[in-house]
Amino acid sequence: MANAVQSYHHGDLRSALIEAATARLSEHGVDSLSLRKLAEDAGVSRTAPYHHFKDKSALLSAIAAKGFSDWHTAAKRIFEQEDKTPQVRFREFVHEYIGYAADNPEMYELMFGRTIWQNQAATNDLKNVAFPCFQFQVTMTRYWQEKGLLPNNQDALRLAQVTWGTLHGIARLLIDGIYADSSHIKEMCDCAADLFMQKQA
Amino acid sequence: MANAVQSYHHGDLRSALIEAATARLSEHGVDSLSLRKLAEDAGVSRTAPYHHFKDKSALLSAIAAKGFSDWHTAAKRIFEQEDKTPQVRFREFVHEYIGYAADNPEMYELMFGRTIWQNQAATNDLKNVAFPCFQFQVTMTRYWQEKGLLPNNQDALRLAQVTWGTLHGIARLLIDGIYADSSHIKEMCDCAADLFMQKQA
DNA sequence: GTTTTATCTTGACAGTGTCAACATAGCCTT
DNA sequence: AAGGCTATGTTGACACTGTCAAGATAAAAC
Repeated sequence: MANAVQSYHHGDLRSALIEAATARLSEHGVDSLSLRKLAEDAGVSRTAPYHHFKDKSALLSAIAAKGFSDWHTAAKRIFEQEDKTPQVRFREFVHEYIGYAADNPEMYELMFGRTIWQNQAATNDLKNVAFPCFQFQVTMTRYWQEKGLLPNNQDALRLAQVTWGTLHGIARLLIDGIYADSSHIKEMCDCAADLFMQKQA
Repeated sequence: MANAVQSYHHGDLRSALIEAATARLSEHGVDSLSLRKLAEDAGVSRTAPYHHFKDKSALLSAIAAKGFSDWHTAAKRIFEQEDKTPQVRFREFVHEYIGYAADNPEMYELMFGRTIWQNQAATNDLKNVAFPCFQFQVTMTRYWQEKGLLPNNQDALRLAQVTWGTLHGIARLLIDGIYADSSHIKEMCDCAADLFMQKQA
């Protein structure tokens, strides 16, 4: 920092790139995110990033990994509120999931988009953060099944895939602009929650 | 065709471009689809396509429109099988929806991806084909509600959004490579169908 | 037959990711 | 302290991309 002028090296380019990328991501979207611009943001030449990331996809994976770890802790916080009933927590989880996606559309797009997942492009670092996040969905589902909230005659993994799929699908319809009308998000969340918990209704 | 050598004009470049694009789409994916390659496929210069499409997005929209109209007729065919019970047809619809996505991943990605929908980029031609397709989902939902298949205490539009969201979400998880394991597609479809129809279970 | 319009052409520009070859800064060993 | 190794930075180059501008020709309209 202090020796920025003197020192040939940047100091912590890797962090600087991720930081710049995160800023650009939420502002201009994942599509208009170029390595060259990020390098310029960090005050460094075009190819410098390649000494810290194998390629563009690796950089994106690193950002997505941060997103997954953030969401994982958020999900745990919601799930572990012992002062609330499972029903309330479930409904809250649904709202928070869609809310997270709606509030951070570009980050969500990056985390769950094909850019970093397709063609086995996903980094091991990314998988190590994302898979526990997916697994947590199964854990929660099993818990809600035990509490009689979700149907007990279904395999937990299968049911987790479907419930997660529902949230994911609604989130994507909103984010991708297919449903431009985002004024009824809350109603949609409640409808989904009601549908899953209809045995209690 | 016959006068291809003599004639300065291509003849039906618009159709040729769409055809070439559709072929390339299913083979190499939407991401590696460039106007220049398509022009080359059609035996024409790089900028010729601009006399038939405003820009790349307009070409993609035209292809997607074809996909929507194809799917719409497929959906109607499934829905209108009068010799089968509503239950059977509903389950079949779920399987066919995911099946269509799994069999034509790149087309599905194009149809429901942000590429053509974001930033109000969608052509009017596209909207005119896609919106009736969405609307049909609501029509079917209302019918299944009347038949007692789906919960009747929910708004049809809202419920259609959620059921469609579920199918869409599962389809995307599969297509985007987040669930590489596609060997349990059928089980997931059955689980989703069971979940929606659980009142009858 | 002349004019207008649709269609296609080449040239150019500003981008992009990424590789190769080279330079230096900082640490590690002797 | 000297030399060498490695991490980190540099410029140059290549092959792409979408898209605009300006010019040419074919086809249709008058």
